[in-house]
Amino acid sequence: MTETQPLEPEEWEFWDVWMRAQRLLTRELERGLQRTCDISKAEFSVLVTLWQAGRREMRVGELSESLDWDKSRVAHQLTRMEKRGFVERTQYGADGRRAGIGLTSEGRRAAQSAILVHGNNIRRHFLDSLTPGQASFLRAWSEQAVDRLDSPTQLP
Amino acid sequence: MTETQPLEPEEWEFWDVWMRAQRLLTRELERGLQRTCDISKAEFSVLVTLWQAGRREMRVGELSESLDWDKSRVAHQLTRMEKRGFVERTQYGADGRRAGIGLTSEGRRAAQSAILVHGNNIRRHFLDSLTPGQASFLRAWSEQAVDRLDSPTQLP
DNA sequence: CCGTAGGAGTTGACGCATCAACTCTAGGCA
DNA sequence: TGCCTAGAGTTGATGCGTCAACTCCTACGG
Repeated sequence: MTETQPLEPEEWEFWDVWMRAQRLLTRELERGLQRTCDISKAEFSVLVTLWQAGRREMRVGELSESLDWDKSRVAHQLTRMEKRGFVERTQYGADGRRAGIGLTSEGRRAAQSAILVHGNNIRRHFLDSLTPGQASFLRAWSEQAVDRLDSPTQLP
Repeated sequence: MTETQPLEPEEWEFWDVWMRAQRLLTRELERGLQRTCDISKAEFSVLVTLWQAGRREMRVGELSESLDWDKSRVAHQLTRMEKRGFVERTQYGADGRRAGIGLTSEGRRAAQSAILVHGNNIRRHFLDSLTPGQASFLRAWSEQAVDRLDSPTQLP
């Protein structure tokens, strides 16, 4: 189907520096979040998603969809965050037994401050380092990549 | 020091799609490697690094430096890979007690085939999706990002 | 010769991520 | 009514990744 010759050294090098850049960037941001807010990247994602839902409770399936995480990953993460007091699982519906997920007040505080801090870090380490041209370029590439990679999993 | 206003929704969206693209790409590549070679990304990194060293043994510190991994991460990974039969720890020097790391023949086979397979996947999912202009653009950004993020950790 | 500082490597604990197996409930249908 | 299947959610096992604490050797200084 496709050519099956090994990658050129230059291609490897490209791939390597690309991966390295991503790792350094995410590592830097995650450390910042951890140090200043004592929040992990995974916790941050959950907090933000619930925060955006306002006071409405979400269900595991919704969270899973919106984060594009495995359901079991969500469940594990919620267990840890419930222990930390950031979220609570309540009952869903009148007499049903499904769990609804909501932020505690502690969770709301954490979300609010983390969004500020993390936003600033993103600006400092990423957005501010880009010219407007670079930014729109990267954004276009990202959208193209997501389109290309995300749809094949939609098969029935 | 820096402006402390929250990110614009558009900036969040940019950040989000950018992260999503990376996650989808690395997830796709890691799954391909796992399915076709039964090798994880971490194992792959170690195999390649040792492969590039030829038959010369490396020490943990060298591996750690070259992969830009924490020493303890290297040690844990080597323990797992030793169990799988990919690498072996031998004695280093005449009467010294430091461990030297080498590939087993099994490890060499795995490395060789994984480099081919993974290289092709990188080509399919990443390199082939870029115009030459995009490629040199991304590469330039990566190098710039690595320069910016890597040096601050070099402080004495 | 002793002891002490520092570097190399390992280990343990814990959170993140994924896969497979399990439970529970609801809804459909004989 | 009673079974039975499908979907939602949970749990366990295992590997990855990080931090801190530990061991063991080596080198240096008295």
